[in-house]
Amino acid sequence: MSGSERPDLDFWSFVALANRRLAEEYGFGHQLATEVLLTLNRASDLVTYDLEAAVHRPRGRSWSAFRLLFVVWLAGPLEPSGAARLTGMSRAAVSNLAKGLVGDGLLARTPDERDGRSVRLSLTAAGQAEMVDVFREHNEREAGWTAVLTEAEQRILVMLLDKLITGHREFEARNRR
Amino acid sequence: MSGSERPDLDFWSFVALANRRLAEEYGFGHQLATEVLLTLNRASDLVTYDLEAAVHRPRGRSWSAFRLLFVVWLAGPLEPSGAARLTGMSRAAVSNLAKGLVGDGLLARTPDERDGRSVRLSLTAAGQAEMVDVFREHNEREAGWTAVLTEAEQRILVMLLDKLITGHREFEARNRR
DNA sequence: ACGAACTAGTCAATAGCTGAACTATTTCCC
DNA sequence: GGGAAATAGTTCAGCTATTGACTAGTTCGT
Repeated sequence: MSGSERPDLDFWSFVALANRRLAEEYGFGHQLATEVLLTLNRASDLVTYDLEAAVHRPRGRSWSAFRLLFVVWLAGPLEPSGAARLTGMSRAAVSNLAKGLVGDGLLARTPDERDGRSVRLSLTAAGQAEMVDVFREHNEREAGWTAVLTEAEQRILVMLLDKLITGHREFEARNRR
Repeated sequence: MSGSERPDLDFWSFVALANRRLAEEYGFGHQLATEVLLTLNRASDLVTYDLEAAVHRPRGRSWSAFRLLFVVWLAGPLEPSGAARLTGMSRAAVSNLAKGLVGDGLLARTPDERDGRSVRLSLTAAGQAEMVDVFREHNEREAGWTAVLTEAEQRILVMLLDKLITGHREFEARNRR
């Protein structure tokens, strides 16, 4: 039975199969954890891929470039290290991306007056205009994704994900001392 | 006020700030959708990065390589295209990864008897042993992440993410006709 | 049974990310 | 005040994954 064909396996039946085999054949103890994280990653990948392919690639922009522009747009002039923190990218990635976006005239890099090592990233007028424009489309498509959940469900989802992130960070901090 | 410094901004206060500005200054209508998807991506990135850095990189294995081995391990001998579907990667990515893993002796590639174009990927004995071993550690760390949620909360989370994925796929299918 | 259309897998070129080394500035401390 | 340690940002080398073109094999229609 184990070597048989499974031509019609999709993601969900795979999760079910994995659950069963991990528990019954191998005796691993945390199947629900695996299921949660498998599903979490799948959902994130699908949404991200869809938004990038539908909204950003057609305009010649990468997903990462959008994320960087997004935080600079909304969090005002920002140091590269701050942008890296908010987006979750490395400082090197921010530096490389910013180089391209400055070249395209969307981003300005002005030296910090108080700290000669530092630099502030801000949107140019063109960058501001592009973000207002592109985010309209982005936001509509986001709404298309979340529309299958009620508002209450969406709030619960945010709350649970928040708990996952925050709770684990506290756990880490406690164990690192 | 808009050009002032925000040195202590973290992810959560950024989300709050973004929410406020998108609604009040720009009048976008779907802030909750943005919040849901921002949080979803953040959670997925954090978990994935943590598991890769803590469990897989130290053993010289990439996140993608683990994902491929994982589906081949549990879904039995599998065609590359099936593995691509289950992992969400491109067929080319599977092909490239498989090349390396065959070289490392973890994966076997046997030609399909019925279809001369096709190929079956399966774990070698070494690959099987490595998966049992590495998944023990992986699963423990997964459990460390989800432990901050009760079992009921974990089930709700899976259910909501499931609804997000499945509901949207149906929406897409309906609109594509 | 033959050719057209389709499908599976691989290859080549490219883009993007990471970690590590490097430069320039600032802060700390004696 | 002066030198050591710390910090901000950039650059570079290496790696990974993706897209698109290509090859080989299969299926379907006539």
